[in-house]
Amino acid sequence: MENPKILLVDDEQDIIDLIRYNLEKADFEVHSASNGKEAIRIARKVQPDLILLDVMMPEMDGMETCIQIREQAELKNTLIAFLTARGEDYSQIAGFDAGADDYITKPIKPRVLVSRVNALLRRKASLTKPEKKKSAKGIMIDKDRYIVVKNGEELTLPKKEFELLSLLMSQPGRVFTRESILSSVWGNDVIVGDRTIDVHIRKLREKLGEHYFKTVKGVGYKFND
Amino acid sequence: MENPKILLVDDEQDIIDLIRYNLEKADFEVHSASNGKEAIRIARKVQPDLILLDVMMPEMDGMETCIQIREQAELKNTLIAFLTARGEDYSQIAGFDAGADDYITKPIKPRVLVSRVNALLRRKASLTKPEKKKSAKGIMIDKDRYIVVKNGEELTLPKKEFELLSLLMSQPGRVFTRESILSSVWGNDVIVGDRTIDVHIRKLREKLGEHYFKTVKGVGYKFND
DNA sequence: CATCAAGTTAAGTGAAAGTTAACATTTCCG
DNA sequence: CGGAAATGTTAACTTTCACTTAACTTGATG
Repeated sequence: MENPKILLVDDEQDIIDLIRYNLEKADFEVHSASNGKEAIRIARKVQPDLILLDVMMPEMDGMETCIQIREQAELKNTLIAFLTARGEDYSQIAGFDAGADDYITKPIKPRVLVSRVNALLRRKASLTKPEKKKSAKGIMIDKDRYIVVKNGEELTLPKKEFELLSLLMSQPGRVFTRESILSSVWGNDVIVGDRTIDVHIRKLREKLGEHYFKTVKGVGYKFND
Repeated sequence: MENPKILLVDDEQDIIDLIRYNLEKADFEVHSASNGKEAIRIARKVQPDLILLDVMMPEMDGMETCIQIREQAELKNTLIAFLTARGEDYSQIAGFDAGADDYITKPIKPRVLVSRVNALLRRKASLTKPEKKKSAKGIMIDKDRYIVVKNGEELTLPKKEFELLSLLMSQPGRVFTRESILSSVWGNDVIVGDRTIDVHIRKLREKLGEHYFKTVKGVGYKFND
């Protein structure tokens, strides 16, 4: 895996600088936000492995932010750790209620921070559960085995086709815009031509059947259910 | 069993001498290291039953060393106990997070140390169960005897090949990414070239048969079931 | 019926995997 | 101890095939 991504949320720039420095030294990819709203936006974009969240923040506090993050399906594998001043033990309890995975007390000791973060990420890795299988209308998709089963017949799709199908089947019936398809399957920074998606859709239609994939002109595609 | 092996890691020679004297008197085979890197090297070599690890060390501290040791598959049966100054209670928490099995507070009292070590080793002995045998499609793998049986024919595979096969067979059909293969078979800190996994896969294919190992381009490998 | 999004096709490209031999390292034995 | 054998890793080269593109066609829609 490339370096683990950490999103750091705190309204004090000093703290951000301190923590960022130490985490970057330990080879993490660090992103930061100074309030809850920004945090959620960035979290959705970069899909961090771990979010370090200050409890005390103006406007939307850490607790509220945590709850909102936990409501994002796409972030359910993200760990959340609270940064709390020692003695605010109420925060800790309420924090776990809000869906936090750990808390780290201030003042931050760099060494402790880094080993704590490492321990958390290790825990996350070992928790990697088998992926759930998605199925609809005679098609089942198994991410662990990287295969698609159509009426009992096993197919092995190439990576991009598999990911595209996964995406569309993640919410059958829902239309995914070309834009959102590009950003989930190809990534935000990759630039590919207009016809690339079409070609992949075509391959899926060839392999699985025309009718599963509905074109919504001017918008995108959806998996028919 | 011959005398239990203990690896002692501390940067202060005095402490090493003291502990070594007492442990040797109690009939243990004692090895020592004065820093984390050396510790890992020796641990891999002598496969100690127990590692006594000082928390406070220059360069790589005990916590970090512990984490790295825990990442070595071959050392997963090794016990790790921290040596910590009384009152550093943060260390204890973080230490268990890092994968420690016990901690012993300084200053060291020889009698306490020896009985603590004995207790730990007793615990270990009772925990070491015979490994389970895995089998699938005419191949059975016996971790205790370190052999692979293919249609009744016994093969002895070299370590890396054996571990790679073990991993893939631990969940037949499931795709393991190159990343996860590297981290379980080689360890997270070892850097080996891109083609190393391929070569080992090739050897397995040669010895066991092409069809058992399926390449999933851009993703990884799986054991075919 | 003009326009433009989407479909189709085949070919080109490049990244990932395969292969091989050589080199390095460790282990094994006489 | 010293040389041989086994193992692990790398480097260099080849092969493969997934992906993208370009160029063209189709067809929906206002």
